[in-house]
Formats: sequence, C-alpha cells, structure tokens
Amino acid sequence: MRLVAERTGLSPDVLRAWERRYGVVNPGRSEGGQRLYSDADLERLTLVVTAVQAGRSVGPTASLSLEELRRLVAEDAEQGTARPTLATDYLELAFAAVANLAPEELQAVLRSALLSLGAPSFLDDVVTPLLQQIGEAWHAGEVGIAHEHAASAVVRGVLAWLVDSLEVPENAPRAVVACLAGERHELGAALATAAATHAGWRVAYLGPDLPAAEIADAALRHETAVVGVSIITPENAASARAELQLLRGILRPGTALLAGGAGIPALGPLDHGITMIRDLTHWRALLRVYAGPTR
Amino acid sequence: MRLVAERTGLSPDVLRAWERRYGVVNPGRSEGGQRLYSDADLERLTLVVTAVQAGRSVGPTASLSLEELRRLVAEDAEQGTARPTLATDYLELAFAAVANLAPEELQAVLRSALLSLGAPSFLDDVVTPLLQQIGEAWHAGEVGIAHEHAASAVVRGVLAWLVDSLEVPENAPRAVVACLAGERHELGAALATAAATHAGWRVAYLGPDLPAAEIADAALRHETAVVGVSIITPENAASARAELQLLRGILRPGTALLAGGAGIPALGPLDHGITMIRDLTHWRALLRVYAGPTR
DNA sequence: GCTGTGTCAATATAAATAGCTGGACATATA
DNA sequence: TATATGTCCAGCTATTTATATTGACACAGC
Repeated sequence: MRLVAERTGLSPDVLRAWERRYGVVNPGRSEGGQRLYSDADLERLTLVVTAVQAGRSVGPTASLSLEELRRLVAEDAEQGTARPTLATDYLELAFAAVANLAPEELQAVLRSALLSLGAPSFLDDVVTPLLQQIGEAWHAGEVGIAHEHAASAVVRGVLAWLVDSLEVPENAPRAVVACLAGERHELGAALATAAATHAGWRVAYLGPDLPAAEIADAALRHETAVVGVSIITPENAASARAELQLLRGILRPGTALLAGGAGIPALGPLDHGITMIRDLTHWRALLRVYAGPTR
Repeated sequence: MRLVAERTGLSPDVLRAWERRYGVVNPGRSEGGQRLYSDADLERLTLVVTAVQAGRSVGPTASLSLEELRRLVAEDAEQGTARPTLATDYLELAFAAVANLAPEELQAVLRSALLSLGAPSFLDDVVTPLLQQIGEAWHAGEVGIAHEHAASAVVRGVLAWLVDSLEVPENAPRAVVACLAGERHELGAALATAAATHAGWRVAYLGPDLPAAEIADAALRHETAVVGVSIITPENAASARAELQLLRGILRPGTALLAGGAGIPALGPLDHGITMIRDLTHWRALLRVYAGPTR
C-alpha cells in the first residue's frame, strides 16, 4: 500500500525487499493479492526504520519482536545515537530550501512531509517551527525578505493544497478565519484554516488586514459558530485590542470569538467574550468544544 | 472524450444524447468503442452550442452543414441575439461568487474555467477582467475588502495550482517575478508567473513588497535572463520609479528588466534599460524574445 | 571478492477511473 | 397533454494507474 510507503518513508521496492529478504513484516493480502498492512505492521516498520537510521542494519533487527524493537529504539534514543525524528529532518530540509531561495524544492519537501507525517504533525512539527525559524533568521539578518516572502507563498500554497484535498462533510460546523485590520501576516490564519479544515470544519478564510465590520459580515453571512483571528505583529497590539473589542461588539453573542498568534501575549489579558488560543493544539481543542455534542 | 465535454461546456450525457437523438456529430471510435472526436466535430459542436445559447433549439440546427451553421451563428451575433462567449459566462459566475463571498464556489468556477478555456484564455479573459472588475466594484463600494481579500486568496490558489500542474522543461529559461518595495498587491505578479510558466519558463516568484537588492540577489542566484516586476498601486509611482532605477543599477546589464501592471501609466516614460509591459499578451511576446533563438 | 542492501527493468495482474448503452424520468414549454 | 430536452441509473467494457513477482545490477564496506 502506497500509504505505508509514504508513512515510513521507504520506497515500495525497499518495502518489498525487506519483506522478501528478512520477513520484517508479513502483511495480509487482498483477494487480488495486494498487501494489506495492519497497524502493528506499520508500527514494526516504523521502529525498524528508526533503528536503521540510528545505524543498525536491517537483517538482524528484522527478526526481533515488537518488544525488543521498542527497547532497542529507546536505547538508541538515550545514547543520542538515534537520528532526529522524521519531522525534524523535514524541518531541516525545508529551512535549507528557504535559505537557498529554492521555492520548488521547498514545495517538494513540504508536500512529502505532509504525506509522511499526516496533517496534524505536519502543521505542528514542521510548518509552525519553520515559520518561527524563518522569522528568527530574518530578525538575525540571516535571510532576506525575499526568502521570507517566497517561502510564505509556497507555504500558503501547500496549506491551500491541503485544505483542498480534504473532504468537508456537508453539515460541517462553520468558522470564519481572518486577520484584523493592520495585520498583514496571514500565515498564522492560513495555518489555523488548515487545522480547522482537517478537524472537519468548513472554513471561510478571509485573508489579512480586514476591518471588524467585514469579518462580522462574513460571519453573519455564513452563520458561523466560530470566528478565529490571527494576531502576529506585536507592534499592533493597541489597535488589535480595539479591533477585537469592536468585533466582539458587532458579532452575535452566540458566536465564539477566538484570537491566537504570536502577537497575543503583547495584548495583555483579553476581555470577556474573547478567548485566547495558545497554540494549534489548543485551537483544535476549542473547536471540538464549539462543534457541539453532535460530533 | 472528456476533453470535448470540457471544451464545449456540455456534460458527457448531453453530448451522447445529442449524438443519439439528432446525430449532431458522428465521431470515430477507438478499437475499444470510445468516441474519438475530430477537430471538425469539435467545431461543429461549438457552433451548435453557440446557436443553442442564442435561443435556437438543438433538433433543427443539428442537421445543418458546417457552412450553414457558421452563417447562422454569425447572423445571431449580428443581431446581438448571441449569448456572450464562454469566457464571459465564467466571468459573470466568478464575479457573482465573489460578491456572495463564496470562496469555494469561486474556486470551482475558476477551475472549470481554466479547464474549459485553457490557460491563455483563462488568464486573459477571465482572471484579468475579474480582478479589474473586483477593483472597480471595491472602489464603488459595492463589495467590501473581505470580498476582495478572500477572492485574492482563491485566485492566488488557482494560479498556484495552474503553475504546479505545468511541467517545466529542465533547460527552461529562467525568470524572476516580484513586486517592488511598497507594492502589496501581488496578484498581477502571480498572473505573470502563471503566464510565463505556461510559456515554458521556470519562474521564481518572490512575492510582494521587496527591496531592489533582494530581487537582484535572487536574479543573480538563479541566473535569470528576465526580471519582471508588477506595479499596481498608482500612489506609489514616485517610489516605484526610484526602486526601478535602483534595481536596474544593481542587475547585471545582460538581465532584462520588465515592468508591468495597472500602475505603470502613472510612472510616465521609463528609463533606458527598463521595458514596459502593456499587458499579458505583450509579456508573452517579450518572453519569446528573451527566451532566445533556441526556442 | 563477498555480503548486505538499495534500485531498476520486464512482465503480469489488480484496482480505480472513465466511458458506453439503453432506458427511465423530470421538467419546461407550447 | 405532447414534445423537446436535460439528467440519472444500472450494468457492462476500456483505459489508466498502482502493485506484484522475479531476477538482475550497483555499490559501499569488510
């Protein structure tokens, strides 16, 4: 199954070679003879991959039991022999692509990261730290604005691709995601959009730099249960506070207003009726709450 | 063939029904029995579609010869009975989706427009006028910024999708496309990127609001023959002039510097070594020139 | 050179997708 | 109501894409 190849990072050929030569796993077969991997198979494979990356060779590890494998991997990890996790690898590759101003490579890396890791880990462990890292490198003068902008375009594209590829159920709860007036960094919002879509929401993504009235209008139009706003730039704290309150005032009382992003701490305590989003995980948790008991 | 269905805008069912009931066309068959439409078939179908859209009914028109059909369609066109072209239809649908703040619908419309019309006509006859129309409607206060931004996100996404789906030859000539410092409207640049990619160039798209030095650096890095900049906002004319000259100064003399966009007229005559791009067609023509005699 | 391991090629088969036919049905319009 | 036309369904066939198998080859490290 292609899925397994993607998740483990092994090519189908290697997967078959391991099975043939070492009997690493012994997946069931479909009636037509195609491999059907169980969750246990996948775990086994992942463990072996980790062990191999840590320098061990395939043959000997192949015959170990799940238990022994787990112990082995844990041991390697303690000794620091273990290679960084997959996500970290991708992150490194991605950042290198950014630094080299190689948008096509960046896109390729991000897409394969998404496929290998799955959406949640991709968003949490690759995209989020990548953006952070780029931001820091930019402040440190290590990369230029062009790098940052080109990378933004690619990341936005990959996130859009992710959102597109997700099927949203017809009766999905609805959310609006946007940036307040003055906020021009839209990637946080794009990230939130991707996470929410993956969590089964139908999200109207409105983009950067929007007056409260427009956001409220969209929320009304789409009858959304949740409005998420992303606040990145700390310099805008004062105006962001004002805009948030304004927005809270215009929104219907039943509509939840959630605010998140790197700029949130600068805002100080939030008013009643406005919920702070700590991070993506928190955002997902909040969405689960607001999706209501039907889900 | 799906292609025919897309090009004519008819569903496969209708296509078959017309053939079965009225014998509009009589396409050849593959050895497996699937229809193989000739160019003549396609022209015939397109003509009949036009006639039908002009209010005529299928049955009678089906038996006419190509000649008669052409005359008929020309007649209708003169009387203004003819419906607008396909591209215009899409444009209308797309604008309606924008006005309704329905990003998903907009995306669906744009994608099917792209598939029906092909990239060149899509870019020239749908996206370009759509952006113009949105701009005008926004100035007139008919749509809000949220509409404009949400639409931008979708258009950008579709353009990125288009660029992604194109195969770029390994030895393709290279270009850099970007917006100068102060310019935050990046859609013109995205449009140019899509057009150039479709014309067989490998384009590094850098995004909005970039200092000249960064653009020049990217051009050097990628060894590009052409640097395209998009200038939209007329208020920036003075700064844009300065940035352009600066950029011209840093770029290697052999690198062509092309500038285009709605803001160009406000700039007045351009300096030596900077070429004005009148529109997308002109941009394509310029690219053909700079691609060199090898193409 | 031998071993362990990844990759590739040729050929065959499975699964998925797209298309075909014939017929029923819905809807609008005269 | 009758006609014209678009749409849908069920069951079947083509075409395409993904996998499977087997055997060969490449290459690093001992």
